[in-house]
Amino acid sequence: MRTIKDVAHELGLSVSTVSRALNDKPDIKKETREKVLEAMKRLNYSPNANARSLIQKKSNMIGLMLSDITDPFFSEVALGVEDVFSKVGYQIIYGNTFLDLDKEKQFLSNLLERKIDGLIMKPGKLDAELMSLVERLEVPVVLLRKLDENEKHLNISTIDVDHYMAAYKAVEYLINIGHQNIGFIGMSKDVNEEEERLNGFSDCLRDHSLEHSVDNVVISGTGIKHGGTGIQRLMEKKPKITAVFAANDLLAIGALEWLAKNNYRVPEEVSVIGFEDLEISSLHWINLTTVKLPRKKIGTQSAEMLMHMLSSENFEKKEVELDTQLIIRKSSGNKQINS
Amino acid sequence: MRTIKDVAHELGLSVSTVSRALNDKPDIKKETREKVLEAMKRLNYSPNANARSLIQKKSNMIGLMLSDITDPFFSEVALGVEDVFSKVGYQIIYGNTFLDLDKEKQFLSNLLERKIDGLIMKPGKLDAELMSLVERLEVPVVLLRKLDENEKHLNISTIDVDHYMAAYKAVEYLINIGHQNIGFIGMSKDVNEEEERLNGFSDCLRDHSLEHSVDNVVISGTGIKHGGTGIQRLMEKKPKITAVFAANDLLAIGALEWLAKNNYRVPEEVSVIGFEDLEISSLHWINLTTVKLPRKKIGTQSAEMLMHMLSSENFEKKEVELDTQLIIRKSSGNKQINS
DNA sequence: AACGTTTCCGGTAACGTTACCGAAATCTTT
DNA sequence: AAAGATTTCGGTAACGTTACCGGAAACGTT
Repeated sequence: MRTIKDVAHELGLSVSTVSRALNDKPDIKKETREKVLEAMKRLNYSPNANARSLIQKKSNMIGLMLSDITDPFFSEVALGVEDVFSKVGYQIIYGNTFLDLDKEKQFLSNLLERKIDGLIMKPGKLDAELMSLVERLEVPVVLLRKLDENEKHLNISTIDVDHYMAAYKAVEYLINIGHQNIGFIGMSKDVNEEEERLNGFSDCLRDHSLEHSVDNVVISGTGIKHGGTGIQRLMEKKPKITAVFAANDLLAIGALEWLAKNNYRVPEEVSVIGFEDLEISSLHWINLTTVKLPRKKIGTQSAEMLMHMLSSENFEKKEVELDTQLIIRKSSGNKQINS
Repeated sequence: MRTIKDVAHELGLSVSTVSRALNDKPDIKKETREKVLEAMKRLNYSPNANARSLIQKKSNMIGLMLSDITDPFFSEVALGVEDVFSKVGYQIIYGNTFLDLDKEKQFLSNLLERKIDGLIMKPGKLDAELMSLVERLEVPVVLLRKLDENEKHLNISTIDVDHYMAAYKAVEYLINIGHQNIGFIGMSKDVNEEEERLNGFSDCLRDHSLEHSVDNVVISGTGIKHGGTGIQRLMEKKPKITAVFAANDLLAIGALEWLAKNNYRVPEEVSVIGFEDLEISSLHWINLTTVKLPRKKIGTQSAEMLMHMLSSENFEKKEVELDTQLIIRKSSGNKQINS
């Protein structure tokens, strides 16, 4: 491995001069700079980023903490983040946590040692110990969800969509096309964004004076299979239901599958609506009405926010909300009069 | 940010002693070690990995170069890699290249500056300039595909599945259930693994003395849509076809969609078989017979190979082939006698 | 030709850590 | 209690780079 010293020695120059050439700094003659750059190429010299980080107290690396990169949501976010940062010479250290607190803490303390310049993360709970680690990083942070009321004091920026309003509007759409008995299928009480979606669902029903009780909400679990078990339980509790709002597309697809297998006609007998707009949701067998999330944009915009915080001296925290879009497909339709 | 000096000064010790405590080295009394560790916690000290890397000439970081993290194949590979390396305290720097040579070179030269310890990569072409960058890294490398004949001299390990044999066996299965007119839909001539799959397809037909000409091969493009255009062109050229082997699941799904829209019965009139076994391929509407790839295992095993190379003094390159599995579902069936 | 400016370059220190060597402190043996 | 053996510690150099300061060289002015 060649060092700046080798280059300096090769040309009979000092390391300072070579460093100046390398970093496009002033106080160096044009010709000597060119000579240096040429020698660098010839000697296959490549600067040592670790040494540079050490003295500049800036690593040009950022951390990206997400729960599961195989989740299409996160992989697109990751793509967006990389898209932005690779253009400005930052490297990304990524880690999957599966919302496991220990893994999250482990990853954060690794980042702490690496002296990263910034962090984009989607943790589970904002545990006190976790937040203490985040604070010790002493770098700007972008959180990929909203802050709860008791977290508002934290000095970190956030970016997210308005889950509440998106759900509200989706349910309102169902009501507008005639549905009066609408069910909800969720995966877990512990997920922030699902709670917001459920609140939007509930408030919308209440605002339209429609029946709403524990009977039209089922929390079944995560994944396609639980969409099936979810709607099954829902139909048992409330056979009159004509429309279902699922907390995400996978659940909705599972529900569609169950309905098909049990000879329900969609949307004539039951309308189904999802949340996220996965790529497969537009397949003609599925054709799911759903709420489209700007996944890649969440990635790019969070990266741009972080970039901005990195460059501006005293940044103030921002809380950004991105728009969603209701994509109407064939899994939803007017309530039939004779059903 | 606290340094080792702060800890040393706090206890009236030397930095050497503190370093010894930090790294569990000998030549230190048990009690002083405990005192030091306690002081580190109290002062919120965290070692600086960059400084450590500098003197140890070892960064504890590895590079992961893939084409597109939103591709389920790569995201699972990435998960597997992270799974293995996070357990041993390595960080992963990842980058998407979209098989763009410039992006690949850019990423590699970034890794060069970072002084990574190892690299796992899936590049497009093994361009000479690219390989020169890889060699300059002077670290063990695992390639996520096979080496061509003219690349065999390269001192890098590989891991991949046997695309040729997997395709061969898939086509043989179609032949065994009675099909004699089988078509192939591919996405591009430039993708190594597809070429292998096509060779397996061709050789299998030839070995069974079945008709094989340019007429039963269509190269249409990438993505679900091109599965539709692909099969359409295939049916125009060869209306007698009763089975189709698609180079990947997305193409197969596109083909299924086209068949459904054009009132072909699957598998009664046309059997369809894919390659990869995406999660959605098992949805009951699709139910695609396909070749299952051990995606996560490719990730974990490549990581373990790299780990091994990192620890052993003089590693020899290995070329590993993982098994595939033919998953038979309802998109394929016996050739009907009267068709 | 002497002076002041500007341009360009070199030397030294520093970043935070570990490697290495030598010396102090403690323990063992006689 | 003195000698040696062992344990424990400190000081210094080094990793590869940039920051900073001072001075030499080149230029322009009178």
